[in-house]
Amino acid sequence: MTATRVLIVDDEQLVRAGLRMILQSAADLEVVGEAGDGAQALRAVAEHRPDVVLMDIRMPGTDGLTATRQLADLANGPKVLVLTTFDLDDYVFRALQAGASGFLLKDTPPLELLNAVRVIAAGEAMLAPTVTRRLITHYAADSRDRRKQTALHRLTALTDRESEVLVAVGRGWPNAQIGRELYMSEATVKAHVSKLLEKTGSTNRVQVAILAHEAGLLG
Amino acid sequence: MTATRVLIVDDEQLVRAGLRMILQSAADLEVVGEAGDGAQALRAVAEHRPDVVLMDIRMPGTDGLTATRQLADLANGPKVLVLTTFDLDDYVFRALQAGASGFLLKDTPPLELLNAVRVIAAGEAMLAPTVTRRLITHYAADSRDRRKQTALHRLTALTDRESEVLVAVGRGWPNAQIGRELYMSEATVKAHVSKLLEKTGSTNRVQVAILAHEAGLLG
DNA sequence: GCGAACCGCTACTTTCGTCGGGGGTAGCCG
DNA sequence: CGGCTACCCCCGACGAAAGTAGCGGTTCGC
Repeated sequence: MTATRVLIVDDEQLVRAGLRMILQSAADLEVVGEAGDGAQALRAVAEHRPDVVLMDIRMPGTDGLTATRQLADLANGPKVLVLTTFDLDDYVFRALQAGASGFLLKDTPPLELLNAVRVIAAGEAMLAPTVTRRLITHYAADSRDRRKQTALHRLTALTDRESEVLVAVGRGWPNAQIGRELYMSEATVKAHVSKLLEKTGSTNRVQVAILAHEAGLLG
Repeated sequence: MTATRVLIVDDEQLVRAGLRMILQSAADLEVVGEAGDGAQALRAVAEHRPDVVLMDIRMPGTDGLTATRQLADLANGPKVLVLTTFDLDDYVFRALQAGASGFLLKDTPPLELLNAVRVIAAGEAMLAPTVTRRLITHYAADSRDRRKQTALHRLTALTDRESEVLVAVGRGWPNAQIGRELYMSEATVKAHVSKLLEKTGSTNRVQVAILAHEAGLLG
């Protein structure tokens, strides 16, 4: 499997450097370029053909939302992961409408960011927990609408059984113990863990456990 | 291996119940009794012969420090893990002088508490990170004194290489990648991970990774 | 020089994670 | 209605990764 190509777009040099450091810690991700505003981002995309663009919203010149919209219009364009300091409602909805595949805050833990990039590169969507909660509230009014439900479902959504296994993995339990506690065979536990790996974009249970903790599922 | 027997000493019913819940999640630990003050604790120890006593300091009647001192005087007495809300210097030093094997704050994450109980049952010592830092500061004045250094060393003390591996495990890296990044064979990585398991009282790398995060070693 | 601690390694056992598949339920459609 | 599709939950088997046990080599203080 060849590495996922990532372009970093942010007006602050320091932020770009920090993101680059984080991304470089992952062997399966490659930073192919940086840009300081939306216009530069479009040129950089044409030049470097990234799979994923990490996009800041607030930037001088062409802002991130405009750039995201333009990238979304491209045939075979990159996925866009919006990364911003504030989770204002306005930003979230406009970013998603502009075609972003994900929305994370800048205080997101590094590992979660890496997972988000992987998930998005795989064609799925990824939102920050607070953003997800807001989306749910937003959709709550017409929660009977099945299309919107399933759309939400594809974002994070673990099944009941998967959630139980997630917590158990987060406690550091081995599969055999999880099986005993949840009344299923070890083989089934493994199947659920595999699903969790796939859905979270992780490559092993350690990363899943850490995500569980960062999501506040455990003490 | 037979289960480690634990006695819970705290004047608040709710706290005792919470601790009991946490301890019961571990198959290798067994809560053999509870006590509401120091005097009850002594009687309960005589009756139930616990391996480890979880001891609150502030209690009506006989306080935790006094009880700890009395338990430490017993031949073949239990190890005492002091558990308190405040990490006042005074408490820490007096508790350790009284013969406590460990000192944790009540906001310690459950998993870390479990590890602390295991480590202490094994005859080692375990302090909360903030307490450790204070101890180091305390000893810093005469840091050339080797005896005190090694004494400190036996408490938490990971070697340089182990610390590097710990961080890598905390990132969720597989052993092969850790080996490449740190220039050692995968076999050596495993040896270091085994040492980490032993020193932290964990049974697998997931728990170690979580501890690394809770200790603030990673984002 | 001897013991203690650290680092590194090989060889072996145990646990993980993947692959493929069976059985059940619910919606969709001709 | 049957047949199709899409999940979800469950399982056995097998290669891959993790973890254990044990052994050389080095350094450093006694």
